[in-house]
Amino acid sequence: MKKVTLQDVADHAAVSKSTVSQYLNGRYTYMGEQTKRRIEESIRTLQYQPNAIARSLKQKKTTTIGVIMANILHRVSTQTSRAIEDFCHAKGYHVILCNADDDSEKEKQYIEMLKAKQVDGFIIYPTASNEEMYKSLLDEKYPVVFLDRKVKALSIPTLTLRNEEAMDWAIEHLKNQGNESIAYISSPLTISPRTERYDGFLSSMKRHGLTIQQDLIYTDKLSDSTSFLKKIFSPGHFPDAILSSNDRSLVPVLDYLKKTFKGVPEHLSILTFDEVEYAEFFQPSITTVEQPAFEMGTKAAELLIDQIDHDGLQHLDDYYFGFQGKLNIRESSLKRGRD
Amino acid sequence: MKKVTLQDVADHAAVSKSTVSQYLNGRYTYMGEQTKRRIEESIRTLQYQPNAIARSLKQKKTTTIGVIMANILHRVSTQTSRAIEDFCHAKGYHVILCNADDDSEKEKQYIEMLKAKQVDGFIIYPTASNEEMYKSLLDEKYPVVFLDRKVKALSIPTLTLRNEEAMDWAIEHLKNQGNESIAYISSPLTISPRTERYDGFLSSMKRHGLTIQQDLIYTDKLSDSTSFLKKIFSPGHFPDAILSSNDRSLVPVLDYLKKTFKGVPEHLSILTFDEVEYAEFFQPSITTVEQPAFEMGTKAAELLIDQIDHDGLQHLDDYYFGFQGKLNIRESSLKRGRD
DNA sequence: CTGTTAGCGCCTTCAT
DNA sequence: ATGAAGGCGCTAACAG
Repeated sequence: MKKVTLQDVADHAAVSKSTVSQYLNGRYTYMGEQTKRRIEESIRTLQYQPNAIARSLKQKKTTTIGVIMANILHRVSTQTSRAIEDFCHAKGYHVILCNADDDSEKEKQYIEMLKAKQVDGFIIYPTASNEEMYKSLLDEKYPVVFLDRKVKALSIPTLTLRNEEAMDWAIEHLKNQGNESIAYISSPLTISPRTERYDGFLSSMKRHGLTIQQDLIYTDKLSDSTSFLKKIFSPGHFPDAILSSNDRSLVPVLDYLKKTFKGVPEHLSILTFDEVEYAEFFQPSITTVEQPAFEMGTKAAELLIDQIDHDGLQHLDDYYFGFQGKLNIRESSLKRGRD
Repeated sequence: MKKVTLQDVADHAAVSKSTVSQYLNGRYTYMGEQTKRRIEESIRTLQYQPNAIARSLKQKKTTTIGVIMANILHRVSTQTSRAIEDFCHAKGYHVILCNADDDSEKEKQYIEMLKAKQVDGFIIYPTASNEEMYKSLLDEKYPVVFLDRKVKALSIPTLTLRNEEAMDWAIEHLKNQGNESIAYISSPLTISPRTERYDGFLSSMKRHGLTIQQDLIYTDKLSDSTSFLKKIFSPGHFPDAILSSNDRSLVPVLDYLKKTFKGVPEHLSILTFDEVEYAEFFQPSITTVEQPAFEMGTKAAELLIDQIDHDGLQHLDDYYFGFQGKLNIRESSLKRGRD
């Protein structure tokens, strides 16, 4: 079962290696019909398969890209990576998927391993603190695309949701449904989507003439959020609505409500960023801000492969690509029997 | 920014390539202290990074494995792949993730591309109809592990949920809760988990003395299931419980119930295979049979890397590894106000 | 202890 | 229209 090589094919077809190579690379132009046939047949009978490693070494191209994601367990990441994979497959590229777990050390390690593997480019969900690494990628002219998070002051194409805009729609919708006091829950404000959403929340509240109540806002580790929830969901505080900044932060909320009220109270609106699976089957169904994950993944892959095929970063007028969120209005945010 | 190579380092340190290579590969044993130092420094100042492609060509090993999954959008697949990735990363292996979409043509294509890329082994969610391909992998002594689905008569390590056992627990539980007539919904019985669950359903019903009602069973395309649901949820038929064979088949059920009854009727039990996210927050929370996805992924990776490190398939007494499901009993299957 | 040499499998001028 | 030769970057005997 030893591997059959170009040489074997050449021998079998009684031609030279280079001729077979020509054939493989479609340089038929001046090739004799019978030679072509003989090679074809030899390849078939020997079950020859080119060795992509050897080819890569010579051509300095692996047709493989590296994707370093925050956490593949998040639904958005999954969808994005699926879209990336689909697009790349269509273009003849392979994808090596890595999980950085929001650990910049791990991220760095991955980038290095992938460089060693000579990937042709990177799609990265950047962690907060690895700027030097990114900069060096840029210096070495590695094609890179950032997803979901912005890293300021680097000319690297970046795709994110237009968080402030989406937040504004969310607030407007909540206001239109008669919600005045709105609680906000988020994980610590470490990465750009979180800060943008939070900032957007504050400014949009102001813009809509709603008063911001500091004691209705939580931006810390979710595992410690119970006392916050207990506080705001006690008589005297009870907000009209609670806005969750992503699908993870929705969990403690639902959990608390379920345990305490055996369901969602009639007079509380819920709205969360990120589409949650089965959102429509909840009682009440949950209003969400959905990211166009497929679009974003596809676009990221497209931008990257463009860069690769054009041999390096081409100048863009704008390195930022904002994507529109979609407000999926469901029961949880509508005026129900509340009035 | 041209790549710096072993040669460059050797020149800079005034030694030969091989000495540097020795150094890199930890063959210090007989190396002079100063030489070592010089090399170290040269590597640092030149920012040398070994080219894994070149190394692979020489060593015929890529420390990369290929994973071909049915569909990365499924939660179980995601978790499994995450576990695989974690394990491999710890062992210094890389993972190329591919989506076959249950399309055996695509699967074949992927296997071929990955072979060309000289991956060291495969983890595959086998589609129904690619036996020749698997057989040839085996012939070529490629390390392979199958996940989730059985392919009969091939000596390939296979990991799946013990479907019949889990089904039996589910039925027993439903019976204990006073359910007599149980409806069953599944996608077409094309792959082993589906057939095993279905067969398990039938035999377990019998074993528990419950009568199987053919008109309460659906095993066809989910998109056409509405009329079935309409039929069984009409007066005269209404089953005590409905059992969904996976997370996908739960969707039309919830959808129908939501639209028709604005929720889950008090007198209907629901139980589904596959853990669904937020299952506990449903009203009522949903009873599920959970697969130990992380365990399975980890074990799959472990078995594969074992094979790789031991240079080929080692003989196993049993190529089948069954995993125990976990019945997450929640409100949807408990006797509630029904009696 | 370190350098020389010979490939790994393929691609690519350059001759013929 | 085809072949010969050199090299991609690294490793692995085998000398010295």
